[in-house]
Amino acid sequence: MPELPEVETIRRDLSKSILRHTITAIEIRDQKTVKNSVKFFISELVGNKILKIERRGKLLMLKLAKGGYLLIHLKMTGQLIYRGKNKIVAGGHSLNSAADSSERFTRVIIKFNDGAKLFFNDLRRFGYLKIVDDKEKEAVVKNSFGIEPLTTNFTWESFSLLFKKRATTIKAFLLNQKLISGLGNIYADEACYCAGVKPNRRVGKVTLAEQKKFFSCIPKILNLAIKNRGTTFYSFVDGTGERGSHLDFLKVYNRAGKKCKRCNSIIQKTKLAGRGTHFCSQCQK
DNA sequence: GTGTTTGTTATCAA
DNA sequence: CTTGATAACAAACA
Repeated sequence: MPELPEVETIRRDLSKSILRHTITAIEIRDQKTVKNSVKFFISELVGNKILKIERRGKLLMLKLAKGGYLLIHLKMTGQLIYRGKNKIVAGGHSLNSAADSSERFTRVIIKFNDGAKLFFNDLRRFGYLKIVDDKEKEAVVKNSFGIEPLTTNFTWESFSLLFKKRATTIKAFLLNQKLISGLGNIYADEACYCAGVKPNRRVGKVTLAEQKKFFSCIPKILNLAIKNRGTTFYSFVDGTGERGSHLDFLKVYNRAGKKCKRCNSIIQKTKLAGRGTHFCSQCQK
């Protein structure tokens, strides 16, 4: 599940490898993955260059030299793996070996003039690539995303406003990209643990002290996960095909039935907002 | 065959 | 009008 830290890890990796390299060819193995017509997609990209890679929430936005952006969303199982000239493996999706040589789930390959390739792999085919013009990119950014954590827009003033007059659960609140962008199922659960708040609590009933905890916990959790190059739980690998190391640092996600690292009580698991939800009933109130 | 995994959106309900 | 809750999608695995 690539969430903000995983997508940011990929953004930083690819920013070191693919910028300003001329694209020479596009191989589309799964048409459904590309949200433009094949003809348009290929003609826009071939001969073009990627100038920089931006990110909003979990969405990557690759700025093209000839104008417009290539938007890439990994959804649940997408991977973006760069391979230089001498490395021919695409990187796979195997649970045990994130970087094995299987190309079974490769959907699109972007080829560069130096022989390097960028593989877009996606087991479940939820992810997509879409070329948009500058205007549409701005519209997507404006309409789809709320406050971006880890930026100067994430202020107490803007964040605390979100808690006003809301009836939903704190879990659904944290997952809502239009309010705060970038948290997914893993980091929403982790944020609740860090703040000491049960995920099923109503947003409107979260105390001011707890709101402040969330305000400090969210950046703290995301920054640590980025430092550890993301959580590889199912299929995430970074821009070079390597696994992230943050899984062992998680306090509640994927720890149902295990002991809480702080108080030793058993981590509980329920379903909330349609998602698996993990918490410690002792540490979270 | 059944239940599980989740990011996002469509759809329906209040 | 707003907001919320839920189903649906996709594919593989235990």
